[in-house]
Amino acid sequence: MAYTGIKSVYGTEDLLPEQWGHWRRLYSAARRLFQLHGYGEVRTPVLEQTQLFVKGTGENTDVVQKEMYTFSTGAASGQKSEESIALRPEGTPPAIRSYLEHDLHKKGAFRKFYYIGPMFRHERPQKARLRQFHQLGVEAIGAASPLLDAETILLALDIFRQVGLERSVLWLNSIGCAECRPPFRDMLRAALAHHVDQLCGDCRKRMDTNVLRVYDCKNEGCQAVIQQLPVMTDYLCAQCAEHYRRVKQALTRAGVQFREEPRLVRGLDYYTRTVYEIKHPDLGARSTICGGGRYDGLVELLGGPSLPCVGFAIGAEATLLAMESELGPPDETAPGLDVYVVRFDDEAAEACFEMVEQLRRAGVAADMDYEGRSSRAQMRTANRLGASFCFLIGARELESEQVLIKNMEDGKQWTAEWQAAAKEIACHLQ
RNA sequence: GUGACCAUAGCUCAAAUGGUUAGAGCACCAGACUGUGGCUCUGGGGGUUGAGGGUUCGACUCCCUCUGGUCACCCCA
Repeated sequence: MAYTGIKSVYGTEDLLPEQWGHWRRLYSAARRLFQLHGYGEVRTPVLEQTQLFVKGTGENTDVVQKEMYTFSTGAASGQKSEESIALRPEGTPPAIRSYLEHDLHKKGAFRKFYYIGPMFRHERPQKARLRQFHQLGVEAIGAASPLLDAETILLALDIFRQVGLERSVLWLNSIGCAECRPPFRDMLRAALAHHVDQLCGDCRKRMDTNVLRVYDCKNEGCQAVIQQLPVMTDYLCAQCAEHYRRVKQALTRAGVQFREEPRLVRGLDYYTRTVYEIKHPDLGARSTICGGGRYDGLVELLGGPSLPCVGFAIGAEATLLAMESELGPPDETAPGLDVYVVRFDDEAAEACFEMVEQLRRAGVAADMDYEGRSSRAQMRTANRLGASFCFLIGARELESEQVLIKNMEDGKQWTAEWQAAAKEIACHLQ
């Protein structure tokens, strides 16, 4: 409370060294599994041209209309032409852009990408939703096989299982394609028109902007209407229906439990056919820890050839909350110290410094006191840092050119020759 | 963008319907153990009660404004 200086920006947060436990676990499990499934990492800039998201994410989505951080280069940076730049609100358009910009479709169309990094959306922060948040995502570009949809789903579920989440559940749906969805949408709109008076204001707007989202409304009056409404899966074209059937079949064969949720829709414009969410029951209002699906029109929309595409994004912050709920708080692991070098007398400071360097050169994680604290205090620090050994150095050791070594676990002590001490302990630690 | 709620030590929380010097646990520091950690005991530092104003003899407590934050809505990972 005392701190009145400059604070972190609203909706952003720091991650301190002692808070990394679950993050590390999630990131390393994800990287291992991405690699195991044949996905290669693509790192794209945090900054993109605003147009990329206007076209890719969708001009009439809330993400683009009211949540995107944009600014204009120009006078300030002394450029001749101004361009509008955005902090990326999601990872899919940049990944596709990168794919196209490097002409990867000409080097054999099919590619599997993954990305990990911060995303930005200007909205009011709340649980599991920050203005700077982090996503881990994949994009499989260039194949329409339903088996590929299944692969991404299995991959996401694998990651959650690997990090210890056992209660996550998969919701699955198909929202059709450019052929079968528009007629269905019209039909839905017509059906809703009979019940306008029972709908909330939001839903009346949705009728014009994005009818399918009416399904998502939490208003009770709307829900009563919604339950009577027809459902996309009953009106899929033959190809989409077959595709959906094969996705489900592949999942079932893989032993995956899922919940068919015909009223599951997605907020971004580019989705086609398969859509899915993985939810965690402990999270409350925003329980989705992974959202994904197929977007067969996106590559073309961004100026590339007509290539189908499927992928997902895992929300890191939400997943971390789920992990805390299922696994408890992360271990506050110290940075793994092998040896703490303790100084008995001030005259030994330089010698201690030398020894620390010797240890580090021998590959031993070593540290010492720089605050001029008492030997007792240094020992306490060694203990708190979890050092396996202490090197104790004072006037006597300087005199005899030896080092007193203490095993911090059993308390046993012995002396070693100054020159050999670092190597001796390096062997000990192996 | 809309709404509700919260703000006391580094952390988690106390302080009866307004009443004297705002407390405790943990953490931190030190001593007991003058060249040795953990356990124990003893002591210590640390607060303009988020900021500003108001009501009152008297405000952590009531009222207003501001700031910061939390949760929910819209939307979304």
